[in-house]
Amino acid sequence: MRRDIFQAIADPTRRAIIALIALQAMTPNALAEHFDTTRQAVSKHLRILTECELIKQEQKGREIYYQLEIDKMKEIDKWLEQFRKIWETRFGQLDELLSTIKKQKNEQ
Amino acid sequence: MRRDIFQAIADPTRRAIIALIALQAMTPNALAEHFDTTRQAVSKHLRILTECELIKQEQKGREIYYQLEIDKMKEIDKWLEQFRKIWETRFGQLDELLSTIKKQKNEQ
DNA sequence: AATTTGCGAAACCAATTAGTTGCGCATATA
DNA sequence: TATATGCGCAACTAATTGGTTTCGCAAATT
Repeated sequence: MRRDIFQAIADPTRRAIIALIALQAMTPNALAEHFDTTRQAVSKHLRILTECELIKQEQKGREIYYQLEIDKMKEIDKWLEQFRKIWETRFGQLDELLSTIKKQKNEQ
Repeated sequence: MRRDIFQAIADPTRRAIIALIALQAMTPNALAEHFDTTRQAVSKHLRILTECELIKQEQKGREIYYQLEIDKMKEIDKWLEQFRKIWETRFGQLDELLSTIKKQKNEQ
């Protein structure tokens, strides 16, 4: 079973779950109320998110609060790093080009 | 057909393709050589990447060079923004905590 | 003690996925 | 002109996915 963060965030419902519990820990029932789906379906998403360690649970009585493991989100950021370098370079080039144009304009 | 960047980067082969063509434009055959798969399979991945505008193609004779649309990658970065805020805050809190401890230590 | 509530797990289903093989169409090369 | 090569596309297949329903367990409520 392939299970990594990228596959985890591929599903829009899971991204929404992540966004919700990023703000505060929530129970499966509370989460399900936000979507047009059953608690069981949410529960399955939570299992997937748990498996790739994007969230953790805390039992309180018979309720289970799920909360985001924000550190795990950094792995996406880490992957983006290689591309950020590229787009910053390209932006730098554009910046350079613009300043050249400005310079030429001033010299007219 | 659900087709967005998040679903596009969910597949490890596609992430590898993205990483390769980020450095330089490549043809399907050249890409396929990097993986243990057929050109047709790569071609299907390229179609998916094209559909969500993550890559663009440039025909040169009978060869087609695919290159990354780096700007589209920023959408992932944009989504991460909301979480970056959180982890920077938490880091800030940790930073504050550490300086408090240090302060107390100095006062001993 | 009996009932309700919150939950995960299993069995099942339809839809989607990543991959294959086999075309056909162009552009090169002989 | 005949043949090679590079390519996308369509049909097919096996595996995976997101979802449902049903169940059993444990914690709360009556």
